[in-house]
Amino acid sequence: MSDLLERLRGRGWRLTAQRRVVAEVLDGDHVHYTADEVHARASERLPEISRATVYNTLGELVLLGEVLEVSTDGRAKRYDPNAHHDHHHLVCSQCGTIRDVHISSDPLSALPEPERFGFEVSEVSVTYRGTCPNCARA
Amino acid sequence: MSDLLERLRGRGWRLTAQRRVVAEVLDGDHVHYTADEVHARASERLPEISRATVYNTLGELVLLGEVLEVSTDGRAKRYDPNAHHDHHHLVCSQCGTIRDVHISSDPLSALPEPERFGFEVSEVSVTYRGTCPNCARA
DNA sequence: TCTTGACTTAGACATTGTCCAATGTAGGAT
DNA sequence: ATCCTACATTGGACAATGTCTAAGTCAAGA
Repeated sequence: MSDLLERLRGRGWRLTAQRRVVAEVLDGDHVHYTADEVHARASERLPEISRATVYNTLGELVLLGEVLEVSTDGRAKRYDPNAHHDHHHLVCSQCGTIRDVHISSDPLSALPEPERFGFEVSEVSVTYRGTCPNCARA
Repeated sequence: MSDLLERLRGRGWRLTAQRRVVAEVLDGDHVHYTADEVHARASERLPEISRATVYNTLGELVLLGEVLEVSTDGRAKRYDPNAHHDHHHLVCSQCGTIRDVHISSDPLSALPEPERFGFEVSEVSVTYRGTCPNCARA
């Protein structure tokens, strides 16, 4: 069993076939799926799983902090299982694909004190947009 | 007439009552409205304006680079008339307030070539999240 | 094994945005 | 000033994404 499922069970999650399948789909890759993509992939293993359950489960995983919700420009939200590592995102403007990337400097230090307007800044996210190799070819 | 309308006319925009009203709504305030909010405000001055026209006009303004589309976490997109100054956003996690901020280094240079995965990167946005002075006091 | 409350389901509904064919009109041409 | 016509607008259907509910199902503790 994956670390993810292990942790969830440790938190008293009732472990159903549906939740297991959703967690397994997420646990796999560096590319992030939309809720419907997760549903499609989950359905391959568990054909009768419903959309509502996928949405519910994703929402719970986000609340538990096991998964990050990444929303880009009015498109469907995507779910990033890599919540425990500090990273940023590279988004294809055309197809919406998202990859995790790691950057070489801390963007927090680029925000001078007078530009903080008294905010207590706790988090920063950097989103790079462009065209992925796939869309560039087309 | 506002600078905005002036520029648009200079670009050969056909100046209709509807477009004028949409531009005026955007130009007037420092709050960033959703498309429906723009529509509601435009309707006060021009009751028969349609939703489609508001969406069309906003889309054109974005394409022309006169207005920025800001999408916040799966909710309706908001339109930011301050498109001519390169800036990023400082968001209060509690009340949702958004401020424009200017940063001191180019985050593009922080993304090494091997982390670009063949993407042609064209744009980068940085979002700082934290607590605004107002919410911190409460 | 039994019970129970949490989980799942199907589908209706909500929100936001897009598309289209029919109609109207801004602004150049006459 | 009036006419043309390409461009703009309209309303409503449609699409994509997400939320909610009532009824049925099941995991797991007693």
